[in-house]
Amino acid sequence: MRDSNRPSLEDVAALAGVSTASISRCINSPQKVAEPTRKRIQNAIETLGYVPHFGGRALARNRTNTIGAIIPTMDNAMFASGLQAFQETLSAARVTLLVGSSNYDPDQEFDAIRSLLSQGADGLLLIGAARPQKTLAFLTQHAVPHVLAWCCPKTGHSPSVGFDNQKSGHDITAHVLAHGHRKLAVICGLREGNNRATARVLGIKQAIARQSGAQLLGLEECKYSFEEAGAAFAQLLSKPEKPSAVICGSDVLAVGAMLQAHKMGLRVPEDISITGFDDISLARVTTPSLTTVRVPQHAMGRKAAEVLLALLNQEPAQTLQHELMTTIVDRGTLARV
Amino acid sequence: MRDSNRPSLEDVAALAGVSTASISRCINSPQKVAEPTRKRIQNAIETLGYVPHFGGRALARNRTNTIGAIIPTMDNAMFASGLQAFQETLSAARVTLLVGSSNYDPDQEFDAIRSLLSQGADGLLLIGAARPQKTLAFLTQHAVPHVLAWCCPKTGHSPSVGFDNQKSGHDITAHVLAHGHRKLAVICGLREGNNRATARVLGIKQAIARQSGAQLLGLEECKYSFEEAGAAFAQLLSKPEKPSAVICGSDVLAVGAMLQAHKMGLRVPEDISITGFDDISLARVTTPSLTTVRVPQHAMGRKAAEVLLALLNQEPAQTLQHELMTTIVDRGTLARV
DNA sequence: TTGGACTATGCAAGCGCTTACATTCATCCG
DNA sequence: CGGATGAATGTAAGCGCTTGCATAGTCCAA
Repeated sequence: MRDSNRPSLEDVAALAGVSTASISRCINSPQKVAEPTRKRIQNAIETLGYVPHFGGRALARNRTNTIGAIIPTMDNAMFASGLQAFQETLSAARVTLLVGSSNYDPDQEFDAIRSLLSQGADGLLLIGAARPQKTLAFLTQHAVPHVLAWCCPKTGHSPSVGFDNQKSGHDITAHVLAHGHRKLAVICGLREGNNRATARVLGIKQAIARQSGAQLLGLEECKYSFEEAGAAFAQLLSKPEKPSAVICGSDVLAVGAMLQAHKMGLRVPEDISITGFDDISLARVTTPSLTTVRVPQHAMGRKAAEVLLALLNQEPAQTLQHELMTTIVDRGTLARV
Repeated sequence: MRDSNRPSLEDVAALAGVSTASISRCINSPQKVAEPTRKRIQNAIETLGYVPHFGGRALARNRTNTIGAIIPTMDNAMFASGLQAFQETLSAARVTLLVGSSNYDPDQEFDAIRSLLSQGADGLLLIGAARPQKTLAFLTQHAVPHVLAWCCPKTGHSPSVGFDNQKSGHDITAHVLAHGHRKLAVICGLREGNNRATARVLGIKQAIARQSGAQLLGLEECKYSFEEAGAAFAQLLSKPEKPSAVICGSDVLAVGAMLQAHKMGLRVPEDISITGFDDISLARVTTPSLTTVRVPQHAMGRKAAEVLLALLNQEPAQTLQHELMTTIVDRGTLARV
């Protein structure tokens, strides 16, 4: 069964004329090994092309130096770029990233969690705070170190790194209202099991409620695709009373709406204003470019990695919830009325 | 050192009143265990909440069921969505994905390769065919099962899944020429260590050479960002002789060029034509939308996973190079002259 | 009745690494 | 000069799982 090609610690030890223990020490805490021996060992390692065996190491240490991330999908630039930052930060700490995806489905997420853990993940990055009891119980039972990202739950004791989706939803809506709009409509992602989408809508409604004279003419839920968002937009505009602004729960939705508006011969923002959420690169390239909410994706990914690493190193955490700020990026799709 | 919480095979064995061997068999090849025993074992596993220890398993089997992918960056939707398909396919086969990134840097790629292998990856997905001797030697020395994606090398004996970058570069250029353009310019990514970019340019030049009267007025290399592409575009148009069409090595570059053209008061495509490459979602949302080369990203990711899985299962491979076809998507940025 | 052919299970030897503890040896101080 | 000290290295016991081989039991055909 022994893979004859692969050099083991023992081989290195033989070549260097020391015990396996010294090799191990030389690799894991070089300062414990005298200079000349270290040299010799390093040579031996080089010439044999030795790479420590993962299984052996994991078994002996009971730790894999591996972290799992479960995101809805990498097809959304939003998550992809946060994940990129997350990965880079982990990589700098010599920790490897395992990736799973949930497709926005709690069951798939649960499977992915189990799968990544059985693959030895020391900790997990999860998106959002809402999940079924089953999942929560599992996390608790197995005492899985994890951090939640893209959200900022006020309750619960999971560490989190994110922003307040509700507040941001409120802010962009207030901004729209401040531009004089009173008849609003909303397109958001499917809210079931997605507390980010839910919270954003909550914030939007809140802001509308606070502004006298403002009304929410319609709300459409759909998947994050141009096509579905376009259909949702058409639906909203099919009613007798038309909104003057459509607030979208993500840039993808907003762009889908813009595309559809264009098809319908509506000018943005002259005939109708549209706002997005996330500020992914799409937002910069439409004409006019999209007024949206900037989410600090990279910072979030990086911070999430830092928090998780600290957690794994048992460093005492001062803060549980790391809230990052979003900002409104004013571009061309919001008009004054 | 023993984690007192975590049940081990031995615990399960004790509870079920059988040997550890039976438990192991029951998990890995149930048909080898008699029905009643199996029942008993399954019960024991349930009640203890037993999960096999990854390290132990990896050590004993010398296999981790884990595959690594090293991509330039997930910030480019191009790779992110291919990776998504790759991951889904692996996941269906109960294999987990490890992710590393290279930032288009061969040294970082080398590090990532070592890192992922030391994390026990059974195989690797790599992007493109060009890499330093050092890296190639390493792959050979360690007999790393791997597949190359996004390319279709005619030489070498690594399995690959991709398309012919040179041919596609040729095709889009021929298409531009067929629209009557004769004065062309090119913006491409940094070509060093990036044979996709290199091949595309090669194809472009080839097509130009074949068309009498056609000339390449300028070529700019830059990073994949809107800003750099914009600068490159400005540079190309600062010369006395202006191109009538700019062929870009990626959609990101093309969009950067369009943004810059807009700033400079040039109308696309009336004043200047621009083409992209990849057909990421950006391409659909610009005004006018981008004429580009569609690359079958999802299909590529899926196929790459299939090939890699087959490789790991020692299934005899009929084909080494899997070539997928690209198509030209005619949209609004290419005018007839 | 007996021996061969199976099947179901147990035994125990690893897999490659880490690490507590033991050993060796040089150094230094009373 | 002897013993205490501490640095450098070695010894060997696991870590949890898989699997070749041995063993025990069952069934059937000769």
